[in-house]
Amino acid sequence: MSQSDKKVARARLVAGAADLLSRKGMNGTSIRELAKHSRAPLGSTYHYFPGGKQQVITEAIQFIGDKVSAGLAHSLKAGPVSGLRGFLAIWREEVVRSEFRAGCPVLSVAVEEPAGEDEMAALLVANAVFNDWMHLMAAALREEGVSKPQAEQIATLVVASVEGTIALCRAQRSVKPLDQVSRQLEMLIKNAIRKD
Amino acid sequence: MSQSDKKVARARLVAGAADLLSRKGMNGTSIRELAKHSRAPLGSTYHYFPGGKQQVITEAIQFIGDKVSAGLAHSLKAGPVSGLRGFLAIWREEVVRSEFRAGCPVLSVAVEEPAGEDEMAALLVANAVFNDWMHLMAAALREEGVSKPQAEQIATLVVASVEGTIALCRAQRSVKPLDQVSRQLEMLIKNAIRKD
DNA sequence: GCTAGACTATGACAGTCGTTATAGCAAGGG
DNA sequence: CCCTTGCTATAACGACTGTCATAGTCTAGC
Repeated sequence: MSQSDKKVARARLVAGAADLLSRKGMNGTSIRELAKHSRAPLGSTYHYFPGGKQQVITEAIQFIGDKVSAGLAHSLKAGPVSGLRGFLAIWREEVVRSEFRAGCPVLSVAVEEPAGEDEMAALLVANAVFNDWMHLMAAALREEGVSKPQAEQIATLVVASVEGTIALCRAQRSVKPLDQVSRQLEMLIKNAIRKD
Repeated sequence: MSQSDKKVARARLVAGAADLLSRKGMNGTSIRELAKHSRAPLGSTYHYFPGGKQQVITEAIQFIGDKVSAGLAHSLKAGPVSGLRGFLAIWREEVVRSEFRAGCPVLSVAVEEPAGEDEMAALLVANAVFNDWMHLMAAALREEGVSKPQAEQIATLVVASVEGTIALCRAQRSVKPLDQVSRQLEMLIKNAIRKD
């Protein structure tokens, strides 16, 4: 076993945690199931993550947050509307690929109460991820001449509505909400930019 | 013990389930804790709800759905903007009152995977609740002359973004997102109505 | 080849979970 | 008065949870 295999095993656990999290939420995801799902021994989980469950979850949130941030930043280089489309496309694909079984792992953590100091850590990271996405979008809007308060409000609306829409799609077992919200958000952004 | 007390005990269980659900989600809510929280004996839970956990949860979702629908319908009588404000006020109060510990119980169910046929029932009810809210808002918009597709898109955006914003507020431990989204949604609705 | 250290396999711990069964209680109708 | 009926108290069931300890295996560097 090469050294890279070890890191691969660890990374598989983080990615697997994000996947499980997006489907079953925090309390619904067990370490044993995560190990099985990631084809890793149960003991290895506590070897790689001495902080236990909360560490795995925290890293998984951070992992997905960074991944989506990268994709969002990339599509934002062609402007806010392109960024919105990229952002929506990421989640649309995730929802469709999982047949409406997976949502956003960050949201799934944000809706469960932090029991102790440790679970609070996961919530703080989730908050940081949301803020990261919002700041990326807000900055792109500002570059188009949108005022600071306007840009912040729109960025918040975009992130919040996308998160909510993903949940709606799961309940409805349809991507229709995502497409409807997409239209409205696109119009709203175009309007905000036009009168710069 | 009068007969009304019995019904009160049952109703307290449903309301307690909604409360626990909004804080800890579906998997995080146990029947034992629900009984304790509702000051009811554990045995009574299965007496009143022979369908077990899923029945309690399903009824709790329905209960909160109807309650919010009533409030929404009431404020919608003064127009879509008033309806939006009422809708937001309901959730804003809930978030503040719980010190950012409670969210929307319907959302908390919508983000957890239905394990079997029984948990699917709760998801179906959650979907019905969301649809109910959307239809109420869409109908009010149509009465103001907004076209059907526009009205549906805006109604979806409103429900989705409010759900997402509640989660954002919990993560951020602040009502700022709710206020920001409020401004944007209000402007959007006013714009849609003006050009009727 | 051998030893130090990283990883794995196994099993156990103390809880909690949903759910059920059974025995006991109070009250209302005959 | 009894006795049926609706509710409660208590205990238990098997399965699962997060976590840890220990013994074993494997590999990288000397």
